[in-house]
Amino acid sequence: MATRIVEPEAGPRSKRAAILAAAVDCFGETSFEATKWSTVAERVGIGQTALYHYFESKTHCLLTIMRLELQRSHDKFTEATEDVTDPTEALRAAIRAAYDVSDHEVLQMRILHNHMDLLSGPRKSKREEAERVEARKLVQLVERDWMNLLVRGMSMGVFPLRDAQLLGASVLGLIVSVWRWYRPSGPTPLSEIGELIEGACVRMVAT
Amino acid sequence: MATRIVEPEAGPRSKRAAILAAAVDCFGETSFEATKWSTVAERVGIGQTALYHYFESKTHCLLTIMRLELQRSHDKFTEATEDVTDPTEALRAAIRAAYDVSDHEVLQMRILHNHMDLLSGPRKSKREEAERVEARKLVQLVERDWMNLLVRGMSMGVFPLRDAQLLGASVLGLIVSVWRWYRPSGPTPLSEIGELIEGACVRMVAT
DNA sequence: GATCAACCTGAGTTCAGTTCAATTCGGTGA
DNA sequence: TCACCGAATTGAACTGAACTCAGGTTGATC
Repeated sequence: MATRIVEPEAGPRSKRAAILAAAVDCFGETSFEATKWSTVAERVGIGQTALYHYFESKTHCLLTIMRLELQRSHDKFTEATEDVTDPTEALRAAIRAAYDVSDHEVLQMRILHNHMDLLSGPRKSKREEAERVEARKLVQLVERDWMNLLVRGMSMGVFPLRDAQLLGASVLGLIVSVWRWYRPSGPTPLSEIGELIEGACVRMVAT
Repeated sequence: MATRIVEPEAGPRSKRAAILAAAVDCFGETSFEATKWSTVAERVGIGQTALYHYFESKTHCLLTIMRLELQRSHDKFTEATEDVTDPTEALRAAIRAAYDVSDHEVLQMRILHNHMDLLSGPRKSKREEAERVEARKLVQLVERDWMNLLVRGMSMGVFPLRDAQLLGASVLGLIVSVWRWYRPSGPTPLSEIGELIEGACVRMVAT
């Protein structure tokens, strides 16, 4: 059932990847609304209209970036937790994985969480809507990832019983809230932030 | 120093308040980007161009809504905590106050937190920039509100010593993360959400 | 070296946001 | 009572960034 969108296979002279990378830089640093679509084209070294060979619209590109980031987040969660049986350790591993990211991925996170509201309403065009629907599915997947982790801990008696859905959403909300203000150039290194959040989440869930 | 922007005094036939109310409804339900500025005008019952008598631009209106909401949040925090000496009780009171809001205020929260990124970059026009600067000040004020609460608890020995700035930002992030997904029509009543978050924050801070 | 699809372009269209010049409204003071 | 003034409003025109279209290149494959 959970069918991934097939990434258009890269013809050897495809600039899709380059466009996505440039768009992440622009949208992440300047904001989606404020960056001109034509600026992205310039950076890649093609005319504005060539963009429409790869993406149906500026928004379609944004939605693609968001979906890819969600896919990455989900995969990383799975990878980090699959071999960890102890729930508290799994929680810690998941959080450490969440903050083990490159600068480029930080931008993707920022873009994703600054435009979550895009995922609620339907889109007019086909391909945009496809990306949106897929992204929404992934959001729910990620939410379930965290909830399941809590449910497991609760049923094993390691975590006190609480509304796992609500608590999961809270943990997730706490973790991703960092991406709204964190800047790699800022005073606090990400590792330090991660450690504080890790502690906070464990107290929140396991106390 | 902290000089509030003087609200343009309402001439008796001013439609400013009506425009703000309509804009909150539109921006909150349909999203800022997707609602046409002219739709707001329609709702109020005036021509599109009349809007420019009150606001310099669509964005200027948005920034005003955001500033007003921030002002409200700060005032409410102060009011809820000023008479409470016990830090844990003050924390609880602040959180309860944060979730003691009308449906209209829920929309304002949603709008505010969906467009926080607007506050980082400077604006081109004067009045927009004034609102932006004022809003940023208020953001820092609110952040300091929470941080000070934690600092007080820590120095009184009630809360374990931790990075109060980071922890404050986290608490705040957790609390406001709710506004991204909460809908008054949803299955979980706000009171229940508030209670869970209240517990979570106390564990996070006081354990 | 013909063919075909992927890739690209310049010129032109659209549309929401915005500007402008001109007009109406309603309270105030002579 | 009426002239006046600023607040409030308007229709018509402008702007600029997203997007469309009709066609042109490129280069891998046969």
